[in-house]
Amino acid sequence: MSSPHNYTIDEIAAAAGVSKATVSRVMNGTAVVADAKRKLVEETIERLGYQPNLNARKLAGGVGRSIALVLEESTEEFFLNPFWKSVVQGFMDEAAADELHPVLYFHSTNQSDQDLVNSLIRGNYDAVAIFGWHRDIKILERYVPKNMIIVFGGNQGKSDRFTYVGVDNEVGGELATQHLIDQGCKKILTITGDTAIQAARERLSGYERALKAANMKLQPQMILKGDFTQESAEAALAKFLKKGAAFDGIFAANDLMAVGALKLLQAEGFKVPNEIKLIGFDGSDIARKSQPSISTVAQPSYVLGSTVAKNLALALKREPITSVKLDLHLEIGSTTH
Amino acid sequence: MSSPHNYTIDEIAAAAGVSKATVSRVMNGTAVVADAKRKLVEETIERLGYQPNLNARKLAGGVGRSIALVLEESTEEFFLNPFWKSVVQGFMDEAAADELHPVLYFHSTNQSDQDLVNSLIRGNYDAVAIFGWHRDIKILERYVPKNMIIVFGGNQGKSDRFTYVGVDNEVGGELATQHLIDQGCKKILTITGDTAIQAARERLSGYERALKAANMKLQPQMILKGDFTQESAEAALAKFLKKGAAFDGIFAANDLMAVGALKLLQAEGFKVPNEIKLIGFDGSDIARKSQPSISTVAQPSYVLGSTVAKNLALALKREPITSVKLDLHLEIGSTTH
DNA sequence: TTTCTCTATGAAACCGCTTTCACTAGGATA
DNA sequence: TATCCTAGTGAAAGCGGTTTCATAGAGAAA
Repeated sequence: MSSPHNYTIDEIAAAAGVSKATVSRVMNGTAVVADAKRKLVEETIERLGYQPNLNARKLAGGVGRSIALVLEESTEEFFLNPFWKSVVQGFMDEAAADELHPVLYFHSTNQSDQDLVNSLIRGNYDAVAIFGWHRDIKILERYVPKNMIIVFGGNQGKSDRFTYVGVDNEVGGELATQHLIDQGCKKILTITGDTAIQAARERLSGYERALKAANMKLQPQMILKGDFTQESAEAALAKFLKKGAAFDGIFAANDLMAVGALKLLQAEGFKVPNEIKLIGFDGSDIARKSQPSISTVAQPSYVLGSTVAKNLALALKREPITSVKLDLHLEIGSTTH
Repeated sequence: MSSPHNYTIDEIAAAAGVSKATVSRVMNGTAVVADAKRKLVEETIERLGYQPNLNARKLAGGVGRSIALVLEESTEEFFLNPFWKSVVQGFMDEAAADELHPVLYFHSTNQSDQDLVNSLIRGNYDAVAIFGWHRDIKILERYVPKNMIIVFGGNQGKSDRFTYVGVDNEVGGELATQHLIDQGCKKILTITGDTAIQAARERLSGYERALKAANMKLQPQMILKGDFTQESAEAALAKFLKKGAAFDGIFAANDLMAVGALKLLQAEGFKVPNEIKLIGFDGSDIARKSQPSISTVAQPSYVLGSTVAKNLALALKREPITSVKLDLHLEIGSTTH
């Protein structure tokens, strides 16, 4: 009704009978203000429902509390891959706990990097988390203002500008493959993720390392190329099956592809896990809820999200943060024993 | 490497040998600038990779291009309900086409309204779309600055401040119920959504109107209270089944609840659609992919999202916008014939 | 040629906040 | 009592844009 009036700091100052400097100090706690005046100011702010203008605040060099979770992923993929659900929840919960204002930003791969930098980094957000970034990190180092806070979700190469929160994908790949070996598999396939992505390469290395450690020979034709989608896994495996080569174990580089593989195996009449054992990667709901449930290397996806948010919060408080690798663990379902 | 320098409008002006007023005019096209100078300025901007500071721009009264899609929904629900997927995609696609910078903002129902207003409206976004809002619209009218652009997704009561893009839920409810009647149903149940939400009430009205039009009597015990979740539908229906009352048709106020109902019916040994016919509301993937596929009143969810984004884009260009009701249509699956 | 319009442009005010800097007054120190 | 701190405060200078306003100069009208 009454078109809401936006009070300014000057009006608050006038109403409380102090200078705007004092009001600012009270709001930000940046300097000592006499008790009586502090109370008076706080009361005035409360009474008038004053909300400082964020643009003015940031322009003047103050810090805000808005953060963004950037997903380098199409919305299509985002909804398909249950991994994101936990990440987002972890992120949002932690951000709320730290009284930050988080938003989700989709930066699809066909947008330019400049786009990202422009809309996120120049002005709108005080800190951003980036997940799924697999382009050259130098791009960001070049364009991003030095005071900008960025934390990556997922492993990134060394950078002295940015930190990340990730997992040890190679250890994970090894864990998965070793588990198959332990269960008696002799001829183990792997379906890789998009090898443009570092995580995919690392998981593959883990696979190779486990085979080597077990003195099993590494055969190129046992490495099937997927791209983290269910279809890619089905296609790759179908192609392999046509060759009629023998195998008794599959390590899929994520759960979605494991589901694809499982479906195809069942359709083709293979007995899982009796004839073929199968393990995925992510520890997502779809692995757990699949019939039969799929063994998987569980990523602490919720914790991944929340840790990233926590680090942003710390960084905003000017506390130092460092890169972290979270632990992975096996989650044994019905496809490996 | 070279810590990126953020050029200011002054530096650009100096480099081009013009005043900052001219640079501003070139960027915004707000006044005529001589061709030679315009070219020179554009070139300088390009060459130096200048990006205007958004905070300064907005503070000075300029308009930005950042918009937010606010979901009054927990992230949990968000991922569960496939309706959101299409809405978000439509919104993002259209926003990209209009060169806007969209983000997703979750405003869970346990946050205060002030929170929403503060973080979204004071400064950060130039226009926002709000979906799932079912609190008093007056709250927003009171706090939101008058120049703020808001478009609601889903029907809102009359407001001369805000517009919405919705569907005619009552017609939809009528359509669904009428379809059941056409298929020969005599005793039709409905499972309502959370009646705190206007859409739920309207769909219920549609149900009532269809019965009345067919001279069928309206029985209170045939109206089961759900809250749009799958569990709520199962619970409500289970309770009803215990009574042993006869029925031959169910109109669930959304697809998720229809799925819940279907599962329970199948588990209890009812034949769908032979003994019981079932129809949902939303036209979502889960209805389509369900076994058997569920008949539904299709909401144009993608178009809903894109239309809202389009309206925001128009409003940002100072073009007038009005509320819209999009068309609904029946999508007949295997649960009604 | 002289006067009158415009058109293109720059100077300066302003948006609302933070922060530096200078200053006052009261308490501690000598 | 005279001097020195120190805590508390306000005035004013930015932050980087947009927009108003005044003006110079070119072309049209007289």
